[in-house]
Amino acid sequence: MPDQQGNPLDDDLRLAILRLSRRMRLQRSDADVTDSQLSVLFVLLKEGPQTLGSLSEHERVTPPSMNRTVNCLVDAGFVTRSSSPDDGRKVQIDATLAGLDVARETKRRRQAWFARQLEQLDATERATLDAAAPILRRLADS
Amino acid sequence: MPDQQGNPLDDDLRLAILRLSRRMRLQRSDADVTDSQLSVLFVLLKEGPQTLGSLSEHERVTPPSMNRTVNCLVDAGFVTRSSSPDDGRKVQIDATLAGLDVARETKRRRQAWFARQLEQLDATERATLDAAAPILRRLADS
DNA sequence: TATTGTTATACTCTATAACTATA
DNA sequence: TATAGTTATAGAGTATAACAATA
Repeated sequence: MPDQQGNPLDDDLRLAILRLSRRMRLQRSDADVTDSQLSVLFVLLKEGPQTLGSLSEHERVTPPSMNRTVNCLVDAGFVTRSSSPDDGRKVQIDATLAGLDVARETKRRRQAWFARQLEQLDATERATLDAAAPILRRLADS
Repeated sequence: MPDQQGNPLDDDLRLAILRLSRRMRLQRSDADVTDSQLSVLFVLLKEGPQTLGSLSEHERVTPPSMNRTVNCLVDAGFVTRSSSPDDGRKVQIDATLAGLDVARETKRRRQAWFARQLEQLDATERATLDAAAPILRRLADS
């Protein structure tokens, strides 16, 4: 019995997404930084300073987990931890310049890697992906 | 200075791939199994029995890392380890029926999740993604 | 009393270095 | 001697439970 059928193109698309993503995530700054740490740096780059709680919600991990990750980032000099002025229970996590650099350099490398992949395509194929991009983006955000 | 420009659709596509992949990987069997373990089970499902060395190369982790992951899978009853008949240094890792079930159930759930996502689209949008699928698949495999 | 964060503890994944067994 | 795998050890991410500090 075949595992499943449906539209075989769905499976091509699904597997392509998984594989491209896996390869893209290998592209990153030379700094000694893990996936979880990078993910936090991207949040700080995009959305500015965060509390520990907001980071743990954003990344969908428990507060103790995020606390550990933040500790590693502090030790590496990529973020600072300071107590919130308005609410003494909260802490504010800020990216340092070095931390922002790691995030930006990683973004740059991923963009460059993806651009090189796209260079394999002819104009028609590029046009097809240009048409697909907003649709996939909407699915990803929904 | 803007971070980068190039084709903004490239970035939409790139980010869509990262996000869709992240959400897809959350879909999995209810069995208590990690990402690394799942990845091994998928290799065994698709390509049959493997040695420890071939698994570690395939997943691009060191042999000691793979050894640990395999130990966990053995403890969970999802794979068996036996010595290779032709070369006493090698071990053969086979998926058990339970292990194959975990892989198949995970695949099923990911297909189902992705199919639900695609149901949001109209016929024209579906056609665009159908045209994009083989192109992305080729990029992923290149 | 409720909220925010931290500490204690435990398990998995990752690595490098050193070791065993077989070819 | 070279190869395949394992063990020892250590750092990082994940979790739950228990604790401290503040609102």
